Amino acid sequence: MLLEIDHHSGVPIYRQVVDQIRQLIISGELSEGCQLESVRDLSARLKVNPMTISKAYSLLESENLLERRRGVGLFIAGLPREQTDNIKNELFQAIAEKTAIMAVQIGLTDKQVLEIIGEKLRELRK
Amino acid sequence: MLLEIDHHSGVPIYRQVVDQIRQLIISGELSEGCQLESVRDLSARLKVNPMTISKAYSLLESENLLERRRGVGLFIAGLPREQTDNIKNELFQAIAEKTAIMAVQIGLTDKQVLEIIGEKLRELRK
DNA sequence: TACAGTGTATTATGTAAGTAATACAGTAAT
DNA sequence: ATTACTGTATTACTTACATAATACACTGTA
Repeated sequence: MLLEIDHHSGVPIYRQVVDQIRQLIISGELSEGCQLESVRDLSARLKVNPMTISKAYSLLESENLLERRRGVGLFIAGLPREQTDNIKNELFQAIAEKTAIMAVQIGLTDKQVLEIIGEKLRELRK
Repeated sequence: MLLEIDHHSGVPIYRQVVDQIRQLIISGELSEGCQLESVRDLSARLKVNPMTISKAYSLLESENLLERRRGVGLFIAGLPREQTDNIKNELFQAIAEKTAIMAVQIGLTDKQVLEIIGEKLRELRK
C-alpha cells in the first residue's frame, strides 16, 4: 500500500492518511476484504506514533469504509456495491453543487461552465 | 453591508467575515472604491473584538481584494477588471479541476458529469 | 494643536488540535 | 499457558488557533 506523508505540509498526518486511504478504497485499488497494513507496521514505516494511525483508521471506520478486529487486523469493509455507490454519489453531488454555486456567483453562463469542466475531463483522460 | 455571524457554528468569526465579504466583492455587490464599515463599527455591531475584524480585513487585503488606509478607512481595491476576472477565473478553474478529478476517480462518464453539473445549475437558476 | 475619527502592534488567555507514552485488551497458534 | 502478533483506552504534552485587552499610530479637520 503506497502512502506518502509530507511532514512539512501543515496538513495533519492522520488526515493525510485518511484522505489517501479513502481515495484508494473509492478508486477500487483496495477492495473488499483486503487486509490493511497493521497499525504498528504503518506507524513504523511513517515514523509516527501508533495512536496517530489508529486515529486515522477510526475515522475511516466511522465512515463505514473499513472494519477493525481487535487482535486480528483491519479490513476493507464488505459493503454492498449499492452503498459504496451511494458514498461516491454523495461525495460527487456535494462538490458538483459547490462548483455550480461558484459558477453562478462569478457570472459564468451554463455553456461556459460545461465547457470548462469538459476541458478538465479531457485533460485528465488523455 | 449585511453580514451574519453565527457564534455557534464552530467556524471562526474572522473566517465567516472573510468569506462573506469576499463573496460580496466577487458578486459585485461591493464595488471598486466602496468604503467598508469601519473596524470599530463592525466589531461593535457583531459584538466582537476589533482585532478580530482587523484580522479578517488583513486577510482580504492579502488577497488584494481591499486596501487599508490608516486613519482613513478600508476600501474595495481598485483592481483593473482584468485582474478581478483573473481571480474569479483562478477560483473556478481550481474547483473545476477538483470536480473533474473526483468524477474520474469514481468512474463517471463525461456525459454523466455534465448532466449532474447542468442539473445543479438549473436548480440554482430557477 | 487638539480632537475625533480611522486602523494596528503587542501581549495575554482560553481552548482545541495533533501527537506521543504508556499500559492495557483481544486473537491465534504453539 | 506462552508467545507474538493484532488494535485501543487513557493520559499528558506541545503547539497552534481564535479571541480579547490594552496601548499605540496615522489622518483630516476645526
